[in-house]
Amino acid sequence: MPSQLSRSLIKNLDLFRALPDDALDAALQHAQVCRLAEGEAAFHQGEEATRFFVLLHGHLKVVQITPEGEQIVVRYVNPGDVFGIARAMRRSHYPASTIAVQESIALAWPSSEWDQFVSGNPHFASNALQTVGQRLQDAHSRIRELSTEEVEQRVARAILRLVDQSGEETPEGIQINFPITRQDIAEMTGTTLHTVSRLLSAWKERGLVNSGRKRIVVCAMDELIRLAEGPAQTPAGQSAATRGVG
Amino acid sequence: MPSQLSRSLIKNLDLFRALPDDALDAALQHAQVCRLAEGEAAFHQGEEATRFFVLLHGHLKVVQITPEGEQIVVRYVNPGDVFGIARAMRRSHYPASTIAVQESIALAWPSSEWDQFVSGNPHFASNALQTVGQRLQDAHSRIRELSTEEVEQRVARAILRLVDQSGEETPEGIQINFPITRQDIAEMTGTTLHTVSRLLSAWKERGLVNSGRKRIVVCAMDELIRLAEGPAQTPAGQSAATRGVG
DNA sequence: CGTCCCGTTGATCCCTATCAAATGTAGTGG
DNA sequence: CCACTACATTTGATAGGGATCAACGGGACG
Repeated sequence: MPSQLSRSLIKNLDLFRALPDDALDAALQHAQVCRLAEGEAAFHQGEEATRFFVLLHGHLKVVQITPEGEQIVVRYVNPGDVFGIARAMRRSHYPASTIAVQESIALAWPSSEWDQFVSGNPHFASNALQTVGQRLQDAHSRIRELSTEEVEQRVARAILRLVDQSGEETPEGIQINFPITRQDIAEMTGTTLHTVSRLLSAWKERGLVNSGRKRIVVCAMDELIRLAEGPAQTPAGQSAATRGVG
Repeated sequence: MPSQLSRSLIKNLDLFRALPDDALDAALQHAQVCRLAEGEAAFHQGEEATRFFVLLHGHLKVVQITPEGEQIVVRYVNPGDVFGIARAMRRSHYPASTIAVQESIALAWPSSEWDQFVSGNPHFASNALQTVGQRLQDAHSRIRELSTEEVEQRVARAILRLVDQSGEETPEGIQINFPITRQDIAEMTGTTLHTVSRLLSAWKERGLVNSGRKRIVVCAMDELIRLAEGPAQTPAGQSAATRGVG
């Protein structure tokens, strides 16, 4: 049975906020603790969706494999996030794999418990709807970016988002809180590790970032934000060359 | 107040299936009929999300505009689909515009009614979760396609999906049921109208499709499906040339 | 019958994937 | 402590898929 520690963590999650204390305790009675080593999967794409999870500690990535064997990163799971809720959307199998990128700890419930949570508290499904709605919006943002933006903007945006979610202050700047490779970023942005490497090298040259093996630090957020917003706009009557002159 | 006709239509929608008859009638009491001319919007991106809708007749497209003014098509709304449910996901404003591509009729409810539907029947939110979950999956499929596939595959897939949802048998083949331009398809697949036009021309040459102004007919589904699945795979020990020989 | 949209087609260019190879870095076992 | 291995990263060279620029053709509708 999960420790008392879990209780205070869970209690503050959006999804569980609606549950009264006794219902919460009852819920925790049925939870299993799930420890994952780096590289280990909580579940695999295509498996029957027997459980759903809350991440307590660590970081996971959600990946889909295409029929051709290429991989894409759907999203990163941060502590406090719910994942594996396929069954709640009436999908019998997980649509993606979820893999620990570092040592992680999660709580797991049998999917069958979901309905009890819902019937126990009417706000529960509604909270889940909000969570999924947010993910849908994020997905649409990504579609928009993939459709209309260039690689440099997309990579800049991806890194900014990771920093927002999991940034950690360091003397050098703000660092992404978990190990992440060029390949990972490529799989998030629809490009190749080569292109990502070239971009990071160029940015390092200009002092925007600092990076090494599985590690990225952003030194100049503002500059990176400018990159993410795209090539300098040329409003009516101005050309890039004449802007700011006069 | 909506006609008796609406009732039998609504009754069979996934979202409303859970409502008992009397609740359904009560719901219909509060519904407004919303008629849209071609090109007219049910609502615009950024507006406050005051209503949600069910499409009874016609076709709508959901579009997002980027800060740079480029447009993308998020999805098409078919008769029976729910749309404009931003508020149910606790978003106060619509994240996209929804525009009739032909004369259409919808039912509309004030967003405030949503909570009553939910409290009136616990399955309601759960049904909505399923709907949104399906959309999330679709969005992830699109992300995967934009990330890993070539333009020809993506366009083929987009057309096949439209045909699946709104195909109509004709002597020539299966026709997409509503007016759609090269530009629209470009905005669905992250390419340009020029490239779409070239592809359709090439396919017409090969007898796969037939198309004209705002009109696309698929003559050879199987061939198009093959295109959508990508360039011929060459599994270990086989070349495309030798496959199937022997 | 003219005008507006939509579609077609050519020519050109450039971003970025791909191919190829070297370098660097953490971890492991002797 | 060092050699060895596995994996991450960097960097160069090249090619090609599509975007972009430009112009024309054609059907619908007032």
